[in-house]
Amino acid sequence: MNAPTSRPDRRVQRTRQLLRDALMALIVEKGYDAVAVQDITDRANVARTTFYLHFRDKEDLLLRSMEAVYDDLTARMGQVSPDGLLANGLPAEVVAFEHVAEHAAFYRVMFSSRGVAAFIVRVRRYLASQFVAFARELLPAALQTRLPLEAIAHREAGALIGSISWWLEHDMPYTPEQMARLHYEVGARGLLWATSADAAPPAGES
Amino acid sequence: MNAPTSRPDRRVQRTRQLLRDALMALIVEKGYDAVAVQDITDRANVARTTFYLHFRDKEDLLLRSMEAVYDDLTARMGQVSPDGLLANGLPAEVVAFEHVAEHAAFYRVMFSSRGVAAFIVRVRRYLASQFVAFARELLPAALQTRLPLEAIAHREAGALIGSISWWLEHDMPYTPEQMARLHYEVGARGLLWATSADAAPPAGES
DNA sequence: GGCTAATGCTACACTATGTTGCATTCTAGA
DNA sequence: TCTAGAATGCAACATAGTGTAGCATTAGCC
Repeated sequence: MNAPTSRPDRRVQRTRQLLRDALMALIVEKGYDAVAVQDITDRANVARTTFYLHFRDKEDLLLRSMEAVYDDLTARMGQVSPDGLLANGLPAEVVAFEHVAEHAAFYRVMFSSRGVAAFIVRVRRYLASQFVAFARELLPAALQTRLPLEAIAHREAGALIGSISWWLEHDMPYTPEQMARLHYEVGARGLLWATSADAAPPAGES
Repeated sequence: MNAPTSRPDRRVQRTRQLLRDALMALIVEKGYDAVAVQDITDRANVARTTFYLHFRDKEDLLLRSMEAVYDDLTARMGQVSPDGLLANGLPAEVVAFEHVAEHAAFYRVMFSSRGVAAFIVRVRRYLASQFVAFARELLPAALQTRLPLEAIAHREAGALIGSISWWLEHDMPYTPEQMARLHYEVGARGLLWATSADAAPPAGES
């Protein structure tokens, strides 16, 4: 990625990683709001002033911590072919659940009561945009204009977050593949119907 | 409940209402986190010390403000018959969308980036529990044990939140009935399938 | 109209934030 | 290996927000 970008000082990498880890651990324990910068630096065994050499404030640290996770999801999503299916024929949802499984501790916190609304909303918007992108590839133009695609996209994005939240709150009793299959198959029927001829747009009703 | 509890002093009612309104307005403008108690009391034109005569802290005020909204939803849901349909044959979702419409300003904030994760999670759990209650009334026992009912419930609860969020973020372009119909009909197909004989539980896959 | 409770006002202790200056330590590169 | 420079540690400071207390004033209730 950033090959010739001379690597930052080893101390810098270490400090930032310590702060990231400390924030994540503390959010799990106390919730984001209750975490003070002092708590983070105490846990990371770093001077508080050092914190401000790397991050503007607590939220900045959170967002940068998110970026690493977010980049991973984007990279995985890039492997999904235009028809919304993976090479093995499974739906794109598998990618999402696998991604969550590998960052379970992070998502368990962020989707919980002690999480951050901005994060949840951001994930929903991202998933919805992915959904819309797939739909534009797959559906005929006439259907796209007739259907409230965005509304359905946000519905499905919220559904995925709901599935993931339940999964995490119950310590992931199913594999990512099982969750993806359950989630996808419950939803796919309704979506197939929505794209069929007899589906009337909401505006058509009184 | 507290029927003969002599009404609180008129000043008390006025003060609390002013503080509630001020909090809601400020959350819209600055987001919950950025609102200080001083901001609330300034906006409400109330002494800061008076705030602490009525509420423990900012979160306490938020939760009490939520209770009024929550009670309204519960009361509406109580009118839904055991089969999940209203007297006019429309699904329970209509109740939810009408409720949201009447508290649009509140939900628009709470479901946004400037909202509160605890609120979003609480709503999802509530909707999921309602969903499970309906399903237990409707489905044969054998199916209930075979299906991961809770998982599906949280999926649908998240879906409803997604639909509502999109609706609010786009200034409610459809009526509550139209949204309920769209939302319900996209989802109902998948749910009907999930309760049919050929639906295999996730645990049955490898 | 008077009693009482609610409110306004001032002050205080406490905690957290973000910044500065300087000493110390460690890394990277010649 | 040695050193210049950067990263860190440390102490101090100004600022802002929180929650509480005491007392004067005002408004509601009977």
